[in-house]
Amino acid sequence: METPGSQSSLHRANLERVVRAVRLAGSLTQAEIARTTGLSAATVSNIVRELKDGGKVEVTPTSAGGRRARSVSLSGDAGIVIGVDFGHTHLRVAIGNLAHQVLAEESEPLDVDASAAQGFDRAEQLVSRLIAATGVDRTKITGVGLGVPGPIDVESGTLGSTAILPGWTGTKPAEELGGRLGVPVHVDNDANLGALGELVWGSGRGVRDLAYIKVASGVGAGLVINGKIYRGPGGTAGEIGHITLDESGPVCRCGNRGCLETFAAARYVLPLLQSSHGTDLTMEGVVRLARDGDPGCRRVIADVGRHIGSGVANLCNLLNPSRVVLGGDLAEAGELVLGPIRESVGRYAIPSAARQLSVLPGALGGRAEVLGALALALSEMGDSTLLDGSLAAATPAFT
Amino acid sequence: METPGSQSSLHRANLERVVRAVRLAGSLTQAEIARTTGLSAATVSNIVRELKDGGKVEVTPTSAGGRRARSVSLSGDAGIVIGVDFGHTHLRVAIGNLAHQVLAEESEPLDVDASAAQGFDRAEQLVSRLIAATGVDRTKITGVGLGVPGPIDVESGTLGSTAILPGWTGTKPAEELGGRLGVPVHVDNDANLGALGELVWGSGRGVRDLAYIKVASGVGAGLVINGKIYRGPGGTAGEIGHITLDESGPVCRCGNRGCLETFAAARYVLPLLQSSHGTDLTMEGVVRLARDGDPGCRRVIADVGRHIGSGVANLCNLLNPSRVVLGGDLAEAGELVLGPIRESVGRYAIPSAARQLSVLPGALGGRAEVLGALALALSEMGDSTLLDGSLAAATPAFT
DNA sequence: CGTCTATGTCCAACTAGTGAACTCTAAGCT
DNA sequence: AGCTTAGAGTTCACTAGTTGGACATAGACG
Repeated sequence: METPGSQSSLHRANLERVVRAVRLAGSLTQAEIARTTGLSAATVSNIVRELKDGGKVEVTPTSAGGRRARSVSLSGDAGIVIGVDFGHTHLRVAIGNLAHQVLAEESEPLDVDASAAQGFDRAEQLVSRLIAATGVDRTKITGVGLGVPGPIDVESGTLGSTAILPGWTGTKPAEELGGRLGVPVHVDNDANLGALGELVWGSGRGVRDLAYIKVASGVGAGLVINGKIYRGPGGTAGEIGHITLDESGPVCRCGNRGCLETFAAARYVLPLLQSSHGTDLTMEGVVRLARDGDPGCRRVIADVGRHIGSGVANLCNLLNPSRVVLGGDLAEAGELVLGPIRESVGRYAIPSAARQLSVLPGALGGRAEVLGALALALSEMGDSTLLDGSLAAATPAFT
Repeated sequence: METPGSQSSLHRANLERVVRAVRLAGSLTQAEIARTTGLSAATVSNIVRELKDGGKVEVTPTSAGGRRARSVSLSGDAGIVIGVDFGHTHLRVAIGNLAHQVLAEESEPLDVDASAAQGFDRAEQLVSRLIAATGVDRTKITGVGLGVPGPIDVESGTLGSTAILPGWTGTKPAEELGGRLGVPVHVDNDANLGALGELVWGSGRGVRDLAYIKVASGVGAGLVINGKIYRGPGGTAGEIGHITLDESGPVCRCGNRGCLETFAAARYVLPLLQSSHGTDLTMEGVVRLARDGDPGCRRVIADVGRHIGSGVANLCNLLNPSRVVLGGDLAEAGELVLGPIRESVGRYAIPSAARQLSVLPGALGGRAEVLGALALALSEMGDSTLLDGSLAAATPAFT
C-alpha cells in the first residue's frame, strides 16, 4: 500500500497530474490532457479509462464540432467536500464537489452562549439538511473543512481560549465533528480559512503570496506563502492584531499596550461611538452609517483604516506579499477604509515593498470562511484521496 | 532529452533523491540510503554504481566497525562551489565541494570607494588565488553564490541603491562576475545569505523556520520559511529595519520616522557615544568596550537590544519562527544584547508565539555570509546540474 | 572455529510508459 | 455524393526501470 520511494508512485503521480489538469481546466479532451501534462496519448488513454472505471471521471461522448473528441471532466459525485464555519454569530455550511463547484450553501444564526455540544449538534443537522437537499451520496464525502473563530493548535487539534465562544476552550472540534459525521475533519482558524477562500474563489485568484486581514471582534491575518497557508512552526503566525503600534497606547486584552487591535477591532472601536450613537451599535451598523454619510462613523472608520495600514506596512516590510485582502464586516466600507489603509501603507512601508502591492476588499464577504473551509478540505484531500478511493473502488475485491 | 511527463523521469527523480540524501548526511552506506530514501536496496545498488561510474560519488571501501559497509559520499571533485561576499569593509571568498566541506576561505579588506569594476577584479583575483591554492579543477565549478550588502532585484539581478557601496547602484553583479568567471552566479543580499549560512552550518541547523537578524550599518533580516529563503514576490521581504516603532521617533534615511533602524543600526547609534567616547568608534569597538565593562556602551547595547526585541516581537506575531539568530557585529555582545532582546520579545509578543522561540547568537560570525553564498550555490545547483553532467560524461559519444 | 547477521549484488518478474501503427469520425473539397 | 484529410483515441509490441528474493560476503559473537 505504501510505495514511498517509487515504481508505481509514478503511476500515482501521473494520475494526480491528470486529475489536476482536468480540475484546473474544468474539462479537457484526452488530447488536450496529453498536451498539458506532457504525457503520451497512450498513457492518457489508459489513465482516463482507469479513472472512468473508478467512476471518478465522466466522459461525455462527443462535444464540440471537432472531429471526434470526448471531453473528460471530473464526475460531479466523484467526491464531495463540506465546509463548516463557526463565526461570531453565524454557523455556515457549504457543500462542494471536486470540480470546485459549490453545490449548496446555507447559514443560520448561532447563539453565542450555546455550548460546544449544542454547536456541533446544530452543525451536524445543517450538514445533513444540505446533504439531503442536494441529494449527494453520503459515502462520497471525502473530507470536511472546519473553521473556528479562535486560536487552534493544529497539531493537537485543541481549541485555545476564545473570547468569542466561551466554554469551547479545550474542545477538539475536529474530533467532535469527525465523530458525528464519520469523515476526516480538518480545522483551522477563521483568518486562515478566509485567506484560503479569497485565494481560491475571491480577490486572491492568481496570486501566490497574500495576506488576508480580518477585522471583526479582533484583528487577525491569514498568510498565504507560495500558494499555501503559512501557520508557522507553532501555528500562531498571522497575529497581526497584536503588533505594537504605540507602546503607551490603550491596554489590550493580550496584556500589552497599543496593539493594533486596540485601534481597529470592534470591541475597542465601538465604545468610541456609544455615547453619540447608542450602545447597541455593531461594526456592520457603523459601516452602514458611514456609507450613508455619518461623519462620526466615517471618521472612526478612516482612523481604523490608518491604523490597519500601519500594521499592514510592517507586514509588507517583513513579508512583501503581492496582495492584501481585507475581510470581515469592515471590508463592506470599501474605499472609506481602503483609502486610509493604502495611504498609511504608502507612508510607512518602504517603497520597494509597497510598490507592487494591491490592497483589495474581499470578494466573498462573510462567505470567505466557509468557502475557505471547502478549499481546505479539497487541499487536504490533496487529489490523492480521490485516487486512493479510485484504486480501492476499481480493484475487484480479492480474498 | 526531455521527458517532461514521465517514464525515465522516475529514474532521474530517484537519482536526485539519492544525491540529496547523501549531500544532506555527508556520507551514508547503501543500506542507509535505502532506508532514508525509501528505495529498495537493489535500486540503490544500481544508482550508486551509475553515480560511481560517472565519477560523481566516492565509495570508501569500508568504514566503521560494522559488518561490511561501504560508505558513499559525494566525490570531492564531483563539483565545486564558490561563495563570494562583498561586505561593508571586506571581500570574502570561500571554496567548497558538494560534500558541504569548506576547502578554503580567505578575506581581504575592501576599499569602500572602490568602483564596481575594481571590486569584481579583486574578487576574480581572490577566487583564482584560492582555486590555485586548493588545486581544484576549474571545470568542476558548478556555481557561484554572491552576496552584496544592499537591495537586489532577484529577477533582473540589478543592485538597488546602497549607501554602503556607492557607485555600485544599477550594476548587475551576477552578470559581471559570471562573465569573468564563466560560471552561473546566483546573487542575494547579505541578510538572506547570512540566514542561509546559519541555517546550514551554524545556529540554525535542524530548524525549518528561522529569522536571521543582521545588525550592522543598517538592520535587515533574512527569513527562512520551510527550509528555504523567502524573498517575497517583490524580493524585498525581511526589511525589519524599517518597521515603525515610534511614529514620532527620529527621521530615518528611508524617509519615515522611528524605524527600528533609527534605534539599532550603527549609523544612528554610534553618534550617541561620540561625545563621550570619541568619533572614530565602530560597532565592534562599542561591543568590545561593553564587554570590558564600559557602562555607557553597555547601556547603549541594552537599549539597542530592547528595540530589536520589539521588532522581533512583531515579526514573531506575524511569522512565528522557531528560531531567531542574531548576526552582524552586534552578535559578539552575547548576552549583553540577547538578554534585552529576549526580555523585549517576552513582553511584546503574544505568549503562544514567543513560547517556543529561541533567540541565539550566530555561530559563524562574519563568515555567515560567505558560507551562505556557498550554500546558495549548492542549493541553486539543485542536484540536477550534477546529474546532467553525469549523464553527459557517462554516455559514450555517439556519432 | 562455526554460526549469525547485516550488507551489497544478481536475476527473474513485473509495472508502467512510449512510439508506431491503426481505426474512427466529421469536416472540407471536388 | 464521394473522396480526402486530419485530428482523436486505441492497441500492441517494446523498453526502461523498480522490486522481491536468492546469493555471496565478511565482521561479530559465542
